[in-house]
Amino acid sequence: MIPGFYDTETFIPRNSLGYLLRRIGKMSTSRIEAAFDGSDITFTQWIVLALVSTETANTCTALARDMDHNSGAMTRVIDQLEERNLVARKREESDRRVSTLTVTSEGQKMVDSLLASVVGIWNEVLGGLDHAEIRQLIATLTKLLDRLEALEADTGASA
Amino acid sequence: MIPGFYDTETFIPRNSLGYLLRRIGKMSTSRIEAAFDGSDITFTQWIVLALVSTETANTCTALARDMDHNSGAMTRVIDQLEERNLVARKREESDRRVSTLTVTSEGQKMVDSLLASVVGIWNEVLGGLDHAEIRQLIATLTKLLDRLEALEADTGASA
DNA sequence: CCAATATATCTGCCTAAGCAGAGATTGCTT
DNA sequence: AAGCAATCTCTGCTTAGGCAGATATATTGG
Repeated sequence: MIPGFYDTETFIPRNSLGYLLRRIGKMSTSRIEAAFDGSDITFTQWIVLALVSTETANTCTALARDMDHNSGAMTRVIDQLEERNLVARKREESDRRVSTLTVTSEGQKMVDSLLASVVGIWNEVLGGLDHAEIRQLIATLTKLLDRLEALEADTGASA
Repeated sequence: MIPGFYDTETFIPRNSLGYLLRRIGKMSTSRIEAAFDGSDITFTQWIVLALVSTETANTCTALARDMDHNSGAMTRVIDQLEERNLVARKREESDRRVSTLTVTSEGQKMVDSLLASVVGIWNEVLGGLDHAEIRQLIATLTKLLDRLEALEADTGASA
């Protein structure tokens, strides 16, 4: 057993990685949500729209996976976007279980119009770090995410 | 205007810091929640317990602030912990608006018994990174959090 | 001292998201 | 071909958390 980074004697919740991730995530999200206040859609809806428009994900299941969002809840997010004519569903011929999503031109406008806010907020938040540091941060977090996805795939194996 | 890290032309949601933070946070949280499955309390309740027991925060307001949690919701978390005799409220003499919290011995046992799970999961997740890298990550995230707290204090000033 | 303001906690209300299970379709094995 | 398991989407239910306002207490300014 390789010694881990933390041990039960010295672990301090307040300084832990989990604490930092939680707070940074919540604080930055709530900043963005505040910026979305005037708009007609929520931040969550915008993310879905953005992922579909960049062809990162184009089905309910793929979106739920990519966003770690419950698939039932995702159905409803898509419902709302469809009602407002921002995305379109199309039942797939080759596999009729699947509904493929595309953004409408109106949806694309929505993505574009709010992108500047999102980018602006992140730049503001990241203002205290130099670019090399940010790149390093992103690289490390990417590694961490890969690791988590690998552990997920194993469904509970140990290191 | 200093150029920011991101710009609207090159910003790719899927590779962005927000996306990474969101997914890592959700995935690691859900791992921990799974480990809490057999226990009598939720991860959120445990965090509260842990913060009180380490004297990081000992009032509803302080906990809500430190966890970026709504204060109304926090009242209810404390209610639940009090019902189960894991924390005790005591109305403060010097300022009768305040209820000071302490963990009971039973509460302390609960903190301790689950600490190993939390530490174990983080060590497993962090298994792919070396210790220097983790320290670097924590340092950068700490800077980021400080920045966010400073922006919060300004209530919407720009960089 | 009094009025106005601020702070701490708590409550009711509402929405978003997780869970579990349904129905439809597909693919896999024999 | 047939049955069985897996996959995709959707629905009903439940709960956690955000919001706004209520109450009680404290502080500040005139």
